[in-house]
Amino acid sequence: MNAFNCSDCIARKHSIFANCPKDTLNEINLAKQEITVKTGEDLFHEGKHPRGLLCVKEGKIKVSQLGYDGKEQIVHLIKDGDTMGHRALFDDEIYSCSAIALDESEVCFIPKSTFFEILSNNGNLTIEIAKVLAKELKEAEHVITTTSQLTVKHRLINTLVKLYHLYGYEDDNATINIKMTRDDIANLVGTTRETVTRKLYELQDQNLIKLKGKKIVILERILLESYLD
Amino acid sequence: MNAFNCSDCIARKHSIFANCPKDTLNEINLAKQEITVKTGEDLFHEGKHPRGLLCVKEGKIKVSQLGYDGKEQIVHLIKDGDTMGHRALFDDEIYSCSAIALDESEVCFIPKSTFFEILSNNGNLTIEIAKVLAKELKEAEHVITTTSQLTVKHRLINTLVKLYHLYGYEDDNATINIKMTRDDIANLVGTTRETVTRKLYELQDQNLIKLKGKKIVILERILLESYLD
DNA sequence: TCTGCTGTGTGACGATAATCACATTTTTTA
DNA sequence: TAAAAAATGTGATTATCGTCACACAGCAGA
Repeated sequence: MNAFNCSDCIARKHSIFANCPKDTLNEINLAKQEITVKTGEDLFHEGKHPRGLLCVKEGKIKVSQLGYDGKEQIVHLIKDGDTMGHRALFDDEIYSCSAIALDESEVCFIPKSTFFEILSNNGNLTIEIAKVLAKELKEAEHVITTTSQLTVKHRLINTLVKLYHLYGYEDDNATINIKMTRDDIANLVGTTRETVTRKLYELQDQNLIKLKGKKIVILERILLESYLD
Repeated sequence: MNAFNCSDCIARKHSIFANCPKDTLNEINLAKQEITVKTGEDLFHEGKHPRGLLCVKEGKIKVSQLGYDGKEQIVHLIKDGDTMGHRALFDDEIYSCSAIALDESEVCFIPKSTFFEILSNNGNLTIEIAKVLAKELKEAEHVITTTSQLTVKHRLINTLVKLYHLYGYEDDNATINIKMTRDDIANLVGTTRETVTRKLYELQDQNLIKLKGKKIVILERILLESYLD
């Protein structure tokens, strides 16, 4: 028996299961398996076969793939209520990405068989998933345009603002509430560790951010102004 | 009454409507509207409201969005049997991209209302669309990684090989069967017109391609070898 | 055939960002 | 707490590409 019931799950309320009928929810609840991972541990790995859907109760997770020379590219960031693995379940035999926790995270695993059985009785859920995929695709296309057309500095600014809105901030209302290494940021922005270091200091010099140890404080200007160059 | 019947459509056989039940197909057939566009004309435009789904009977179409300084970024290429607008229908009120014909194209328009009515009676179709979205998302993520990590020259090679496989070739089995300007290629690869010109000549010098007027001939080496630098 | 428009080629130049190499700091582990 | 490992900072150098400026080709329409 599971310790935690889906119907009590706060994250569910802004997930694809938000408007799930009660009996479907019960079915999921019986089949699901709770998983807890620490920072740095992975939830699935590029090249492996997906065995089910993952629904994030609480956590911060990066989804990345290996490019050339083994360089990591982060293609997606996950927060509470998000699902993972839906792409691979529809598209492919194997994962094209790996999911690695950026922070201690709690995730529920729903077996493939249960997932597809639920879908077949629940057209609305398929539509919800299509909506999520559509949104993710739109986002990805925007990243393509951004990566092609903007300088590293602008992409870095965009990324910091995105992180700020995605993972929130601490009590001061300004410090980005996530610990990522310079390498992580580089692999998200699409640049190198050294360049991230340098550009962050540049942004600090321009009073757009403040570096406090490992933390990055977002200053108001960066959210408002056209800080172009 | 329509001139052309969906049940006779060759493109349909490798579209999301491939396994559509007969009555659904009839319903689509009655509601659909055939559209023909010449090269350079658009099928929908960024910022407008989608009014339905487009299914391509025959043609070559670029889907692009405007980035910064109005620079175009091509995010998707369309061929026979592909659908367009499904992303916008699920995700959004408005198109985030424009679709412009690269060649004379024939397209069928299925009104939004018909589309969603069909979906509600046809769970399988929703799954087909989810599969398409999943595939497109995977592709987009790959482009992100590629754009971040490879040089223009390598991206250009990838792009040429992709075009070769996507739009086929002429009788010689090698000439890419599409007319794109250097600007189009640049906006697909994510670089400038001038750089495309220069890099194409570089590839020709390395016997990877052959430039014949406006046409590009793919030489075997480019498909086989590791042409890295 | 002239005119203009669009597309292409080319050179010169500069800027952005990658690479390499190593010092230093911070964190983890034994 | 000491030692090892991971993460970060910094300088010097180079390469790739973008930008600008202009010449020229090809094609459509008047």
